[in-house]
Amino acid sequence: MVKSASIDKNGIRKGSWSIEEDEKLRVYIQKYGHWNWRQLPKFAGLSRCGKSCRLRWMNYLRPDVKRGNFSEEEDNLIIQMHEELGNRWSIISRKLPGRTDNEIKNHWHTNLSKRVKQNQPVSSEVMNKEQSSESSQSEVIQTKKSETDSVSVNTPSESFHQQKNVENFPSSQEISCSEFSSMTNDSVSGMNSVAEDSYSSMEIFQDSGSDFWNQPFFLDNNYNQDGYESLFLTEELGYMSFYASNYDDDIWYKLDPASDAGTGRQ
DNA sequence: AAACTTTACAACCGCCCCCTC
DNA sequence: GGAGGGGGCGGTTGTAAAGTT
Repeated sequence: MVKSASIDKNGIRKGSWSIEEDEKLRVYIQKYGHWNWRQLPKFAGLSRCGKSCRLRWMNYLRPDVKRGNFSEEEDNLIIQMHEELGNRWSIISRKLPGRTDNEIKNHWHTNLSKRVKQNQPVSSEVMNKEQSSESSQSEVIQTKKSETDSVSVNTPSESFHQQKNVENFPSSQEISCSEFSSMTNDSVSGMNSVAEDSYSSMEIFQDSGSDFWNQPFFLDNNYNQDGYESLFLTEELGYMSFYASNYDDDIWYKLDPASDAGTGRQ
């Protein structure tokens, strides 16, 4: 079902992902977010191209990805939206929480398109919706626009805060705004459960000798603890230090990993 | 049981858009 | 305004699994 793994002339792995690769990518993104897909595999210790990492995360590893069969309700919604929007899989997927565009696209090609071709009645629910679709045409157009507008993951206020935070880093090692802004909410959602063992998983990384310990990073917002809106990891005097900020006071606090998270305020 | 066909879906590829410089 | 880089999207491919003959 998956493409067999291979290595191209540049030493980049292709094809199916191993459990080890999945774990590396998952742990890395849960700790640091996807700040730059192209650079990410290098720091995560993966011999993959950035695009491949992104795809794997988005379609498979993301904690909120729902797996399993599509419900009748989901099928109906896909069919209805495909009728309205065409092959706009990414927009359709936003109406189906936990479903990826790729999954929906595959499901369409393997199941739903045939069903539609056969002109098989889908369900009374969809028929009713279709009957009322004429009257809601303007609503559909509105929806399209709002969805397009919502494609940008960072809200203006978020971008503003992020930019402000970048300007106020306690370290001279800075990261560009574009890199920062690429940490999307996608990487944030549904990860709180992982945050709890944040420190214990750090030990694993230290053992693996991974090179991303030499770099400063932002942490995903889902690691917020005690109301911190952003976290920042840097190397300071030979030690890894966490800085946190909340949007209200725009001040960076130093966190002490030795004590309970969030209690090491400056 | 073996050979062949179909299905399902993970993954790749190329293009396009947006942002930054 | 244009070039370059990065990310997102949709089309397509490859192949294991399931089904059929």
